[in-house]
This record gives sequence, C-alpha cells and structure tokens, in this order.
Amino acid sequence: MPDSNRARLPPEFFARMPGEVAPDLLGKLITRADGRVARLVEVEAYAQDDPAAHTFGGKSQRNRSMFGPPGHLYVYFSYGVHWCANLVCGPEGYGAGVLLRAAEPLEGIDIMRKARGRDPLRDLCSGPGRLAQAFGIDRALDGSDATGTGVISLLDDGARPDAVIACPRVGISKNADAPLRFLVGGSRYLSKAAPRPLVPTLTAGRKRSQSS
DNA sequence: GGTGAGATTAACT
DNA sequence: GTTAATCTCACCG
Repeated sequence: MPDSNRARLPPEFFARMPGEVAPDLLGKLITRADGRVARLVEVEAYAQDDPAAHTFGGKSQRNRSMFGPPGHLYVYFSYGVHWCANLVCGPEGYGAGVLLRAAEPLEGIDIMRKARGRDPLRDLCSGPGRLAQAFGIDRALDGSDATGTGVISLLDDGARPDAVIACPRVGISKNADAPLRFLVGGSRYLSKAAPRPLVPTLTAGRKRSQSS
C-alpha cells in the first residue's frame, strides 16, 4: 500500500465552516503514528452558533480546544464513560468542530482489536466512543495538532465516497432536526444503520450483503 | 433480532 | 442535582 499517494490534510482544509468540512472529511483517512489507519464514513458538524454545540455557551475549561487553531483535536469525555474526538474547524477563536463518528478499519487492525477488546471488524470504529478507543484517543491528545507530524493525522489518498447522505444528528435534543450528520451511503461501518435513506435511488440496486 | 436500563465524569442550573 | 455529541449487556421474543 503506497504511502506516496497519501497527502496530509493541511490547516486550510479545516479553516472553513464545519458544515463544509464535515462532508469533505468522508473518505479521508485517520491515522495514528503506530500504524493504525481507518477511513472515515460518518461525521457530524457543530458550529458555534448551534445550540447543540459544546461551544454555544462560550469558552470553558472543557471546550477551549475548539477555540484553538483549525485541524487540532478537541477530545472530551462523554456520559462519564467514553472519549470522543473532534477536529477543530473555522478560524482560530471560533469554537466549532466536526465529531468523528465512525470509520472503516484498514491497517493496524490488531492494535485496534487489542485497544477495544473486541474482534469483529464492525465493532472497532462504528461509533464516536469506539473510534476514539480504537485509536487510543483520550485527554492526552486534547488540543494536539492533527495537521503536522503529531500522533494523529488526517490523510487524503484520493478516494471519494460513492454517495454522501445528510441526515439529523444522533443523541442531541437541541436543534435536533438540522441535517448535519454526514455519512457514506451503504457503508457497513456506520455507528448505526442509516435511518431512512435520503437518496432512494441508492437502495434500488443494492448489492448482496454478507452478515456476520 | 430488538429493546431498555445502567455505568460514571464534568459542566452547568 | 441534572444532563450529556454513548456503549454494553441483560432480557424478551
């Protein structure tokens, strides 16, 4: 697998509104320096003026990373149990980001299995908490740069998802109708089955799927 | 196979 | 004291 085809996503990629960055992130690779690689198939956008965003109420000790430079990580502890990873978007000083919800494991899979304590490929990165755990992302990486030579980085290998679907986000109560969750239609590695396909034509010629 | 409640920390009312 | 950008396991069918 040639690394020569992989280009690191630059800060400029993230220096846009999260609603633009989020769909562009689908199909990109998230990597850890130890060889773990996965392709993003599901993300959610959170702008600062969005009541559902952690930054809606202004800067705090917890969310300060999201006001930092674009392309850095915002990592927070959710439900007292799980770590969740975001990529900071927009200009520095604007609190916004994209939540990484699910990915397709590609390389370093044994490391992910060990980190997760589970074997099935579909159980490794199919959810925000799972993805973070599979990549060993926790508080130590909050605020770290994902556009340089740090532990975590985002790469573009030229692949483009077949179909990008927008639908309402998961697990929120405010502004719950906004279609700011973006996913790759038909992927088997989503955090949950896509609700109602918003692109009906995609389901017409479905391919035979294998169950586990 | 599908649904429902518990786990457990930090920020905010 | 309550809520939260969730996951897992128990239990029902």
